[in-house]
Formats: sequence, C-alpha cells, structure tokens
Amino acid sequence: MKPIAIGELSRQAAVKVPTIRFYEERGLLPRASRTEGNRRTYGAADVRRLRFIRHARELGFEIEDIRALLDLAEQPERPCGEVDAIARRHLADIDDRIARLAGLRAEVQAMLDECSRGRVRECRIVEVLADHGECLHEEH
Amino acid sequence: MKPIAIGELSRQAAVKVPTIRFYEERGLLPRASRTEGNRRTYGAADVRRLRFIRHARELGFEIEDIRALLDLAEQPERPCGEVDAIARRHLADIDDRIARLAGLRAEVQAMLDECSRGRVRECRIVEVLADHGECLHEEH
DNA sequence: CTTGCTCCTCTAGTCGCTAGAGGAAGTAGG
DNA sequence: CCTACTTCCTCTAGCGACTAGAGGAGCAAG
Repeated sequence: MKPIAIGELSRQAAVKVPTIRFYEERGLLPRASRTEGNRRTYGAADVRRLRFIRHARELGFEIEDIRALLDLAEQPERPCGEVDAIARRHLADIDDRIARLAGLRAEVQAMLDECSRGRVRECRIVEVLADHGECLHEEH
Repeated sequence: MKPIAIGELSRQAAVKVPTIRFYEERGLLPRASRTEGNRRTYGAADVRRLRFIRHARELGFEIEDIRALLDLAEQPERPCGEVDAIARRHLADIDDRIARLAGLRAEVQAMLDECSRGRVRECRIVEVLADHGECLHEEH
C-alpha cells in the first residue's frame, strides 16, 4: 500500500522512466499523484497497468489499440468481441508485413544470386536497381 | 535534351514532388538548376537517378545505403564487393525482421486461439496481456 | 485579364520513443 | 549541518522517411 517512485515503477514494470512519463502524457497511464516535492507516486495498480502496456507493446500493438484494450479490460462484463477484433486486426497487420518482407527478401536474394562478383560495371545488383523492368517487383 | 519540371520528373519516376525535394535536401539528388522564375529543372540523368532511388526504396534499402549505392554505381571499374555487402546486410536485416514478426504472429495467434468469445472477465487475451508469465514471450 | 494549375519556401506532424540540458529534491555519510 | 550522490522534475530536440498544409508567386490558355 505504500506508494513507490517512478524509478521503482520503472524497475518493477521493466519500462524506462522517460517512457513512463511519455505514456502518462499520451494518456495510457493516469496522471500520477505527486508528493510535496512534486514527484510522481505510484501504487500496485499502476504497476499492473504498465506491465499490461509493456506486454502489449512487445506484441506489437500500437498505442491506440492499447488504449482501447485498457478501456475494455476495465469492463469485465462486456463481451470480449472487441478485444478479439483488435487482436485479429493486429494479426492481419503482422501477416501483411511478413508477406511484404518475404517479397522483398526474394527480390534481394535474387539480385545477390545473380551477382557474379566482378566489377560494378557488370554488377546485376546495380543493373536491377537502375532498371526496374528487370526485377520481379510489380507493385503499383 | 529539353529540361523538364519537377512535376514531370515526378510522373516519369513515379516519386511525389515533395519527396523529390526531400531527396534533394538529403543529398540523394544534386541541387537542381533553376529557371529564371526559380523553378527546378531536370534532365534524363535525373530521371534515371531518381528511378534508381525509388527502386532501392521499394526494396527497403535505407537512405544511407542508397547514397552509398549511388556513389558506387558511378564508379563502374571498381569491384562490386561493396555493393554486394550492402545488399547482404540488407538481406540479413530483412531476415531479422521476418523472424521477429513470425514470433509475434505465433503469440498473437495463440492468444486468439485460446479466446472463448465470452466476456472480457474470462478473456484469455486480456489475461495474457495482464500477466506476462502466461505467454511464450521470453525476450530479454 | 482572369482562371486554374504548377511551383516555391517554410513549418509542423506522423510513431514511439530516446537523449540531453539545466535545475530541484531527496538520501546517506561524516 | 554540510556535502556528495542519486533521483527526480520540465522542456526541447532528434530519429527515419516522408506527408500535409499555409501562404504566396509564376505561368499557360482562353
């Protein structure tokens, strides 16, 4: 029940001090109460909330989604469809990014495979970059 | 041989006008010569150079790498080892990102699989986020 | 001459932090 | 009580690669 300082919160939630202040400013954490000397004080609920935020960030959720997830987590009687929807959207987003990266990977690999390690003059990598027609890339 | 305006360059290279100015400021494109009325003018070489930049960006190379690639492309007699090295580093970077995303994907998918579509109270997604111990995540 | 398009410069915003300046408050030891 | 050290405060600026917008000037066609 004893309040802790921002540095202690930082250690307990494994989130850096400036990041905590940043989350407060962005409204993910409530405005912390202050000591007489104007220092932020926190309690157990803040540790839990900040850990939640960190886990969500580690999983790649963005701030807006986390804000929504936190709101929903506070309403335990509601159906969890919205939580689900956010996670599903995030999954789709990850899949998109993987697909795009896999495409890039294939192209860069193809360039490297064709490079005969001669001079820049006949380097296929440079040629492909200079003339888009030569590569697989076809996105708009 | 007739000079073209920035809008025409934009169309021919498929790069937006503000982005062209941005590249100039960053030194990827040489400072364009100007008309009497202070408008930038370009020639065929600029179109080629800007296309090169666009292709490299589409493949995910970052500005610094592209700057190096452009420098190298102008020295055709040098061995292409450095070009190769840049591409190889980029490939490794892509692989890293794919691996990390694949990890995230698995975790988010696992959360979704466990969600029984009930109320937020018993939603596994919220639980996993709230208690890191429950998830696969183990980094750092 | 007027309409409408293109162009100019400059500033600020995106995302999620991170780094640093410059100063005040708290704590431990002598 | 004094000093040294750590922690904390606010504020500003930077990252990467643009994008958006303000406010104004040039230019071509009718």
